[in-house]
Amino acid sequence: MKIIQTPTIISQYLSQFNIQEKITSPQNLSFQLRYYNPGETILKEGNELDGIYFQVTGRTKVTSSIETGKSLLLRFCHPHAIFGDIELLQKIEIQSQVEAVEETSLLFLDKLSVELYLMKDPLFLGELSKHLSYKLQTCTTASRVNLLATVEARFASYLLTTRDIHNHFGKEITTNQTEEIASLIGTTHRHLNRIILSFLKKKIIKKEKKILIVLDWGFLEELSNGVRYE
Amino acid sequence: MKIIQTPTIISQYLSQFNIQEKITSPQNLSFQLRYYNPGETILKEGNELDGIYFQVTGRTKVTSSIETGKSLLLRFCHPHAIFGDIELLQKIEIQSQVEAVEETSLLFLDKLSVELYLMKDPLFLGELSKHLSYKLQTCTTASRVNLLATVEARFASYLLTTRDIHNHFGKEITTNQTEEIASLIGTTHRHLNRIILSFLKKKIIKKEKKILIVLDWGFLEELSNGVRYE
DNA sequence: ATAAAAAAAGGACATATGTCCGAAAAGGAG
DNA sequence: CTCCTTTTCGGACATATGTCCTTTTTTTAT
Repeated sequence: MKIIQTPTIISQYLSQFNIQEKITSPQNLSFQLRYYNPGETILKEGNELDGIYFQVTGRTKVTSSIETGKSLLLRFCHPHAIFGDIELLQKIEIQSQVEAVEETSLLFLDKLSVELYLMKDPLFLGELSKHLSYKLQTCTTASRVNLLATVEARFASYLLTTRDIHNHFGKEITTNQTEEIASLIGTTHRHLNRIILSFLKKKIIKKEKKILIVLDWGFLEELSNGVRYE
Repeated sequence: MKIIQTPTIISQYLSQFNIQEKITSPQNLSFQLRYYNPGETILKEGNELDGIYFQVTGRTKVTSSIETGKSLLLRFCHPHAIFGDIELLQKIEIQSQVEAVEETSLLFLDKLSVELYLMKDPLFLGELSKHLSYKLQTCTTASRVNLLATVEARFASYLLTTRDIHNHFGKEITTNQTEEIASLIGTTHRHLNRIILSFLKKKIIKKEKKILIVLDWGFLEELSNGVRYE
């Protein structure tokens, strides 16, 4: 992680982020820019939170861990996502793991400023409420789906979600991630393998070297029942 | 449902609800009191929302339906709960079914007033954010648990939740609700029966006539992993 | 290139949960 | 009380998913 404090750079990102539509007097606040490489952890579950984060570029992955060390994919996030909101409002430790999947930069504002300014700013509070209600809406859907959807359907959703991420590449997913993918969608390596095998048989995907290539997106759409992880 | 507009009654409920801590100038707004009998539907999934609801007395049940007509228990709510927040913020149709389980009264404020006043009131927005983040926190937990918890664990959670509801009665649950309970915790009647049978064998519950009586709350606590539907 | 080490795949079996349907129990009319 | 109707229960089997472990493939060091 790199921290950048250069005012000119910060203000450029602030305007890119449309900050004036979200916070009443942003010029009174001292933001940082925090830059992360792919794979770097941005927020670590269980730690204390230091402030609020506004994603400006890149893509991030939010997961939630369970005892066994397994983790569960909650969602992928894009620019304009906000992190740390629940924790600051509920005054609790960090609830879910946030990790950069691409090079990602976030604007950061320390906890104290959040309490003293943001939490009294109607403009920001309105913005925050919208974000929270959006997250809540998707979480409710996910909760329902997780309970009724089969692993097959969840894997289809996962593939569809990653489609956009990898589409500059041509929809490739290296299979050595299967272990990780399995845990992300809440199943075991073994079972995911079975699903992959059945997809291969049905010509929904094909495997070249270590790479999975999706052949039939339409079929996945059907299976996924419209659920996405973002 | 009965609508009560009597100012003296309303203001009594408003103060019982601590309205002055949640809204800046409540006296400028015209609230209604809406009263529901047990079993009555307060919000119906898919309908358009007419305004915001603040629960003042009673107990309510929030569920979310899925295609087959099945519904899934999301949570039980108490006084101080707010309904309609997500829908008004996201401008979407009603997302989940809300039903009174006891005699319940709610303060109601029409959509227009919400837009014109509440959504600009920092005090209210702060309050709203807290509520939303709380709901989101519990929903995240639930989502994770739903994916990993067995039906047995979910049923244990259900029993523990209803314990408080029924405790003035002596913790009784009539078995003829099993069909409903099954769908609430996201399983089939048949399977819930099996679980009940195994609980009976383990002396965790006993059955008298058509009534289930819990014998060993401690065991349920263990099974539930601390998850509650409220 | 070859052997040892590491990672991935998949066979065999166990368990959880769902579906279908007939048996058993409860209720009700006469 | 008896027969019929309605509801609940549970058997039998199917499917989804998990666990354990062996086999196969890939990687790495020499």
